Amino acid sequence: MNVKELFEKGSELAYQSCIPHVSVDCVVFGFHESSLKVLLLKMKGVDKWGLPGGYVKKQEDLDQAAYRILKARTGASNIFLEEFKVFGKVGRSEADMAHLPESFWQRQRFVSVGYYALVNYAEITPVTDRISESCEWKDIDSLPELMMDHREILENALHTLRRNINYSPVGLNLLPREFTMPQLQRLYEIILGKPLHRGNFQRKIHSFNILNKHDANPSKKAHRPPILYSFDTVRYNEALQNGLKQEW
Amino acid sequence: MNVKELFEKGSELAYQSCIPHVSVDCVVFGFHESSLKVLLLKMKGVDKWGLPGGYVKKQEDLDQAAYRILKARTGASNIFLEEFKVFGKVGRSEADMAHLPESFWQRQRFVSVGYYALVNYAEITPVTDRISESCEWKDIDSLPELMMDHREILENALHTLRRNINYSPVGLNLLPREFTMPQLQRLYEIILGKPLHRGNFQRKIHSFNILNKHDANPSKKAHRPPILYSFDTVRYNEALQNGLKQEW
DNA sequence: CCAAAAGTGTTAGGCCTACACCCATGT
DNA sequence: ACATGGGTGTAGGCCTAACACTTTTGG
Repeated sequence: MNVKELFEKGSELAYQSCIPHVSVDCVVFGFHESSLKVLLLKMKGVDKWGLPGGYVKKQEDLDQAAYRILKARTGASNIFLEEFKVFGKVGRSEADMAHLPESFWQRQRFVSVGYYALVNYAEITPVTDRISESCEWKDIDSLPELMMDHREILENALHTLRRNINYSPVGLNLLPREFTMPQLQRLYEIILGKPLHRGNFQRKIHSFNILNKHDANPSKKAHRPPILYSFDTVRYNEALQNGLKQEW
Repeated sequence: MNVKELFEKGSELAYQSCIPHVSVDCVVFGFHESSLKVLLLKMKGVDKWGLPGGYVKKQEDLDQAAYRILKARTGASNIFLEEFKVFGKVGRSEADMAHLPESFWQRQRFVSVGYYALVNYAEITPVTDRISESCEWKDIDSLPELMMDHREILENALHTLRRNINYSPVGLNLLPREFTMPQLQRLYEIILGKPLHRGNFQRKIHSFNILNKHDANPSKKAHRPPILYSFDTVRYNEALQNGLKQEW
């Protein structure tokens, strides 16, 4: 099947099963090698990248739709997902679909609901679907050109992530189950965009009583191996209720 | 026209000019006599109250739709308005419309975008439209029964308002142009839900340098009349950029 | 004089920052 | 020895909460 036929097939299916004019876009954050990543798709026939997204089935909650879309793209369920903003300008979605016939589903005006997700980089396998050429992690500092208003959506998500850092389970969802203190600190430094004082950081984290200590890491490097920690999820979530109050 | 005919007329017009499945609901806050108020409508033929809301025209930005809906209900433009959450559960909107024929616009499944507005109570004239019996301010502490999930929407808006108090132009938009220091303090106390220390409050507000002092109020009471203030809008907005940092 | 409003001083505590110094561990 | 990691002590600065005291004004 060529690209147009793929879109046509998608168009037919969507008309049958989805609500028109409403779409969902997901900004999926991951953390790897000391930098923040976002999951992006490259569509066939378009020379730009886009956020994973989709439509809402007629008998499906909006949140469920976001979960379904994410699961299709990552294979993972139990993902942290939160709606953060709606994008509803006239003409925001049609521009990059102008090559398709007017009758196609994709040519509609869409009001898109933006979700941001926090996932464990290592546990995810980016899945390419039929209408996308590739599905990859991209570094937040070197993004390719994005279609439609996806750049704006992404930046809004990042802004929300920063603002919510004391209320979102950032550490729990972006790090592997077992992690080291330097990793955790780097994560916070990257999200906040500034260096943090090591000693004070450790003190603060420990003061929350949300960490379980594990055996040291059997490292291969010429130094002391870092201690492995995991989160005490119960106490972590309790602490988030009041916000991890502090200014960093 | 009876109630059903009114809905029928509205249904026809909406099918012609609006996007299906998408709606807007507005939580309009006002401040009067030391308490926080919300603008509510009582629909004809339904025994519950509802938030002012409406649909999005085919060639209209989502934000524009919210402004238009609010202007119709309040007569005012230049209203502070911000989207805060989307409500998209299956069945959230249909329940209270079950008395209408299935073909009616109102029986659709709607994904509703919630906006909250801050308005100057004195400058607003609540407007009743053809399908509502009345449009009134209701005290936040004694709300009537609300239709659909409007209670949930309202509580979400209130929560957002509290969280954003240091980033929203709360004082500027909820108070009359000239106001007194005790008024301002009461506003903050009500939004935050706790009493504030008078002396410290004044000191803080003054430290921001966002107030213009006016002549004293020609009061009729047996006391010293309070000083009238207005906001220096330029400096107020500058200060909001960084958030009115403090914990209250 | 009284009651409401306005303004200022002061103290104690809490938290954050920054710097410093300690120890542990694997090569 | 050295580089990395883990942990603690402490002083200064800033903000806040709480209390107190003073002054102004209209009736």
